[in-house]
Amino acid sequence: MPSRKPDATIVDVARTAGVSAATVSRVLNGSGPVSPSARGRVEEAVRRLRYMPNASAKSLRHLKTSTLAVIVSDILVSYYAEIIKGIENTAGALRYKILICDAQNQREKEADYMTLAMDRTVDGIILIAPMLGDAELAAYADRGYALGVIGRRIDHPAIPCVYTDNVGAATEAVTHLIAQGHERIAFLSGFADATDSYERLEGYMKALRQASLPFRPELIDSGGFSEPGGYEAFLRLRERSSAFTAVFAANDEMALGIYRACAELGIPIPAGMAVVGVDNNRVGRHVDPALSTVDPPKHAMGALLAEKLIDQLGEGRCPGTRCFEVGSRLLVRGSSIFNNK
Amino acid sequence: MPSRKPDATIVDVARTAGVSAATVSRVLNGSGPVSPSARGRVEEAVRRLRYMPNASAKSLRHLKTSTLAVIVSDILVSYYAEIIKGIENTAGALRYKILICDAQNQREKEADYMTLAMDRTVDGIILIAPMLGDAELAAYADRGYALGVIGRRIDHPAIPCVYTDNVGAATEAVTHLIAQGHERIAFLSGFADATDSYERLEGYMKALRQASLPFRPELIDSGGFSEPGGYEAFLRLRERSSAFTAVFAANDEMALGIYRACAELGIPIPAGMAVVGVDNNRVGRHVDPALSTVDPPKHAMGALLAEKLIDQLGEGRCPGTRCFEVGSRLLVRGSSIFNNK
DNA sequence: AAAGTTGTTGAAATCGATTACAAATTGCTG
DNA sequence: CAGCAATTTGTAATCGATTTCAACAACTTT
Repeated sequence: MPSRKPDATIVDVARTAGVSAATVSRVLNGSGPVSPSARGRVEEAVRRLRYMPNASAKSLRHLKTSTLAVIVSDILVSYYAEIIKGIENTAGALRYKILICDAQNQREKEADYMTLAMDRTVDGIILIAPMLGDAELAAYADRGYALGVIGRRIDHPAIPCVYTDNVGAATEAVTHLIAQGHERIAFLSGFADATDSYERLEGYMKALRQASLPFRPELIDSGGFSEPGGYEAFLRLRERSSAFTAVFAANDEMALGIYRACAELGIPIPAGMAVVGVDNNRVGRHVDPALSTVDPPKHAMGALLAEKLIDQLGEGRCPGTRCFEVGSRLLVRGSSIFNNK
Repeated sequence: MPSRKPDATIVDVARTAGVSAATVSRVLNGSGPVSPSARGRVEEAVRRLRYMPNASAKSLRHLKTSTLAVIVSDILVSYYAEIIKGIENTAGALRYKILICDAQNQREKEADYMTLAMDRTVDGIILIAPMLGDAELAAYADRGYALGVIGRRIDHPAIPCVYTDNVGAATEAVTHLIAQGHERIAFLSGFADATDSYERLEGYMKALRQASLPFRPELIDSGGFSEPGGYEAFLRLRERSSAFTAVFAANDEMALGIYRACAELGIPIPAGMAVVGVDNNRVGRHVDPALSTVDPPKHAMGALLAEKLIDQLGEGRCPGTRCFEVGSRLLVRGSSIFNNK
């Protein structure tokens, strides 16, 4: 027995309905006048044969695939997964499909996936927190490929981007800790060279300056954005100085590492140590005490960029505003407020 | 200025190299003899024009797209995301792309995505823990569409499937708790009607029977596979009976809900309450104490099914074994062992 | 020098759907 | 009933790459 019977084509439908392929196409797309009688017979034939137009043929004819690629460094990171959900929702509503590409934290893989635009597998590419540099991305855009970036600002007239106000958010978080009476506040960066880390550090310093508090370099360390990294960085911090009473961590995963370290050292949160993270990770809401955190509008960021990029595909060029800096809310929860018993 | 210069086509390359399109194709695919001189000129032209064959045209010609769709009920569930990673790795190695579809827990969306096979956007579909019933899936397969299922057994000669030995794994987990001296062990199911929940309950009962322990219905509750659900279910259980000393939760999220409830009630884990979950969620390794859990080979499950389905696409029918029941390891960690301090 | 190899090459058909254009049909007016 | 307009329909070209087949060139062999 053969593998499968081939699908019905538009010619099969035409033959069954006793008309030409052109008429079938007109019925299906409403692209021209068709007599009621012919329309009826075509519709009947389509039903009988369960006909669906071949997507590859449509793509070839229109020179567009109605598909976007989304390149992400690790699909397991829930922060990215939520952005993807936002993209998927909007893209789906606009009849676009999305091809997900997990670059597994390898810059080379990320670059490989760019070929999806070049061989026209996709109409455009969305990069989430790309590893490729600005110059490389600009080069792709200059060659006429549509791409958009989530997570950092890009200054290229054809590349729409959406990113968060890291400085402002960090300033708000640290100012909140200061308002709670903390004067020695540690900062846990992710990777020392990541834009996100850098900007959050900037916000941290800005908040200290505004409150006329001194900047103490011994209260700064890095935890690689991971839970174990946060755990170890906290232990290092404590070794250097036991005088601080609060920590602002550049993401929630590291903040959870701090929770574990505090549990082991018998330091109560928030009484002995206040903690604030960034990301609004799902887990943070359910630990005890609940983790205060900066909540970036992940879903909205994905949705916004998808809409922009798809618009651009239609218009031929990037319409209206191209760069969007979105604000984040500070969610104050149990890990940073004193007044709970 | 226009949107973008159109890509070079095979005809452009042919003209530039002073040969016919057929020769260009032969050079690119090694599908026929080409003189060294012609080959050289073609390669040069390809480089100069940065030519890449149009994917849609290739798909149309070969009547295959080298793309699989993966339909999942929620991409945020890390359990599913890890399976997807396994699929992506294997598929990528076999030169297949994957289209990710998030059905958002809606059965109707899941059914909608099946059209991707019918309009030949994809060559085959992988469903992870599908909501669609066996009969519906069988109907698609009967109509000649290639599909595979991860998460439950399907008895259809053309549908490969990979699933875990839920009964065995649950039996092992509960037997482990019994070995630790527990006699009254609660069970938290996910949804009462989910296959996974049902089979894990079966394993729970089997372990009790083997140890000649009585089955107590008041020690059974459901938490909808979520953290808050687990939290609330635990509180309900405690209200009904405070005599149990251990809980086996049908997944780690619910187990984390139990952690929170125990923290609030001042019950120490594992001394006052032993906990074992299922999934080997990333978070479980970092909570205190670390969560004992059943670890299904998520990555391998995805990889295995992807390979099977792609094989089937080549062969025309499902070759060799079609159903794979994979075993899970029990990871014993701090939440279920007494001997720590 | 005629016949037969071997090795290269291009013209044309094909995949399935869309669309510009021309042809055919119908209805209406003078 | 001739002539024109309006409506409906089909033919053929097109999108870009692949592949069959026949043609051609450059040889060797007799």
